[in-house]
Amino acid sequence: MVEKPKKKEPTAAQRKLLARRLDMVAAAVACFIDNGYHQTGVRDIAARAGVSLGNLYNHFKSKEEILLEITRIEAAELSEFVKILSGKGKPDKVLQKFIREYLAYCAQPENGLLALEILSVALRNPIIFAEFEANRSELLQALSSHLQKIDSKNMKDTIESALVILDMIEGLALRCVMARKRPTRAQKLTLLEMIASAL
Amino acid sequence: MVEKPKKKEPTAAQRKLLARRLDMVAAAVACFIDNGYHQTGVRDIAARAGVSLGNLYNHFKSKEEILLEITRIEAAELSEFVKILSGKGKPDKVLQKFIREYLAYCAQPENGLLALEILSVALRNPIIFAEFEANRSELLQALSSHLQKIDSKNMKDTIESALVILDMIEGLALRCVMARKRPTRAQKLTLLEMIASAL
Amino acid sequence: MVEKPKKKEPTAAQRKLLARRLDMVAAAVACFIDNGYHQTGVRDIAARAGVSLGNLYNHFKSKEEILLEITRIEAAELSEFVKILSGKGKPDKVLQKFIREYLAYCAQPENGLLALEILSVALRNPIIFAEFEANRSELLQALSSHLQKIDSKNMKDTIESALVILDMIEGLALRCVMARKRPTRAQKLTLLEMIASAL
Amino acid sequence: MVEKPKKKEPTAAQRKLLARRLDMVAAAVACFIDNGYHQTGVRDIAARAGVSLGNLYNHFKSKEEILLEITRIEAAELSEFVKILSGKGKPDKVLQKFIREYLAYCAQPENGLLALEILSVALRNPIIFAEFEANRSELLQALSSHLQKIDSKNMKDTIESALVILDMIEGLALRCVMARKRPTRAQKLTLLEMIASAL
DNA sequence: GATGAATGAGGATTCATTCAT
DNA sequence: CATGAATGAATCCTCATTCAT
Repeated sequence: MVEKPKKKEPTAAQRKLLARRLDMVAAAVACFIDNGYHQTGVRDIAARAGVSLGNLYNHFKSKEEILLEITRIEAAELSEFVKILSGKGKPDKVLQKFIREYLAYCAQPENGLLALEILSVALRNPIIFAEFEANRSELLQALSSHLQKIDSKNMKDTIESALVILDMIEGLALRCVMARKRPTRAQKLTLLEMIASAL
Repeated sequence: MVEKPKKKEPTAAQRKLLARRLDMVAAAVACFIDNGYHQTGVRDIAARAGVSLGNLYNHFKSKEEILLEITRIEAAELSEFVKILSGKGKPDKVLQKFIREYLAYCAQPENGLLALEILSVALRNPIIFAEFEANRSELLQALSSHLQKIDSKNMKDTIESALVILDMIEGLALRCVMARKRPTRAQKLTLLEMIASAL
Repeated sequence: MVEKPKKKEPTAAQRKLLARRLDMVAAAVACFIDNGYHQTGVRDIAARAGVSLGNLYNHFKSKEEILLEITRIEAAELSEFVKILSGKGKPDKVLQKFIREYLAYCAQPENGLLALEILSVALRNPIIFAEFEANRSELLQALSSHLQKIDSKNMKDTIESALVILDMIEGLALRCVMARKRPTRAQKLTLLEMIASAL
Repeated sequence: MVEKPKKKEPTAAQRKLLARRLDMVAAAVACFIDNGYHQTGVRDIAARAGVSLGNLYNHFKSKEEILLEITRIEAAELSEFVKILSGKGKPDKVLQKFIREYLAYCAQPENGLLALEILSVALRNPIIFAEFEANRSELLQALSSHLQKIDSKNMKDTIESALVILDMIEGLALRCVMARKRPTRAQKLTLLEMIASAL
């Protein structure tokens, strides 16, 4: 059934399927950002994806599973920041780069708002919570390791410091998202300075 | 409606009314913490308050208004921390006291979880958002002013610094709430140190 | 709160409530007879009862509970036949009366079809099954006791005989219901004769 | 479609097809017994048969048609009992044999439960009803004729008597099926005695 | 003020069936 | 023949809110 010359043809079908699936996920993301997880109905998602309601359930077995998939995608995106932290260069420069880029990422509504939405659901949904936690712990480990490179003496608990630093970045990002603004140069400077001094 | 000769009798009645109202608010708070705003129905609130569904609507004109009232109550509680900041004593000691007490407050589920829930609703509800913002700006101003006392030279933007500090405290509190733990001594020390160094 | 002169007023309200509830049950019965339990939607019931869908759920917490109530009502009707069996008169005359009246009852679609529907659901629903069984065992006991009066010697197991006799009556009734006919005189005679001979 | 020169090759293919068809029917039977006709979805059947959903519709044009096929198969099985009744031997011995074997057959869940399920659907589905009736009338005729051999004088209506006897057998079988038990020796004896006396 | 019955739109999910591949 | 994605009406049930009592 699968002959070599026809190799691409079945891949095309699968591609189409995955594309549809992505359409649905993208639609869900858009809905969740606009209206929040609990305020968006599965009908909204289907409509936004240009797909029939029933078909949504051919691809995902529940609304929750869609959110789970989104959470996994977010996870994949976080690994980019892990890469930044494990990159070469002077540790403090690398840290600054990380802060700037992670802040930029979180301050985008489609990331920050979505993350907040996921967190909000995760608080009462163990399945989502587990995925959410898995995402963050990888980033946390990377940041923590990196902090030790910079200064291993003065830090009693680099994990805890890493957490606080993430709070600082994400806190600023959240405030920007809520204000529907991008972080100003002044905000970034203050953040960088405070983190630098804190270490 | 309130005539002088009848002043006392209606006051007793009014007290009862206010008590009822508080029962309802307390029930709503409990429900929102346990299940989140969107997951709790007005029936749940009425049941938890031991009150009939219809009566709930005699006291509040909508579910949203109940949340609004809760938000106002939270606001009142924040003013206690404003008092701490404007209290006498060495500025850095006062700041430490503020950090410890505000952290303790936010790390209690009935405060931290509730605040997160309110914030989550506020993101899409302008009315709640306005109330929520009003709450925080008072605290923010107080903290910002206090920071200037400590060191007015090195801070380009005390408002922004104050915001970051609040992020740090609330971030730690949120992590504690999510883990259903109280902040450890080590966590508090790290936080205090980092804030101190950051200034 | 409940003064004697006002005794009737609250009863009137309750009466209305019960009447509504009965309306709904009656509508459900009609639907179940016409279309079967699984084929009738809760909307059908509500519409037939002239009631809003939501209100149906103020009176019954699920579709299943409506069926449960119906099953209980059927139970109450069976007790009438228990009365017949424990009535005075020559035992064989009493038995004949029971057979005739129980047959007439089961042969009415609103009883026979409904009973079949209930049985059909009961097969896979333990809750309904329990109620269904409770209903029948009372009748079975009464018939069994009565059979012993007629002839205690020749019957090894009156319970088993009683069961077979009920099968005979209900079997005939079911056939009539399926044919949308009432039992003919000849059918009744054959049944009576066969039961009489069998004892 | 079936040309002579190609007779053998397509027969092998056809055999395979028929086997597939039988798989599907068997799967449907299992589903209907376990969960009832209305509670089983076509997806359940396809899954149980290890067949794709679409393929199910290549073999049967609807869910109803599957049930129809099952009903026809049940019919074929009934003809075995017709054979028993038209077999040689003393009429009353033959009758006893019929009763025992038909009871054994009906008391097996895969027959009794299925028959009840079919009947339940037949009540509201004329197509199924017709097939169901065809099945039974053959058996009924055979039993009725046999009864006349035993005693043609005392029976006014052997058809009616035959029906009652079938009710007795099937009633007992149904009770066994509902109790998930096989008929006991005592139950069989009572049944045989009662039928014998009734004639 | 207090009650809870009444409303009907909306919630997520499943259904039998079709159709392009 | 075989697949399973696609459809959208139908499923049971919950929602915030209103209103007659």
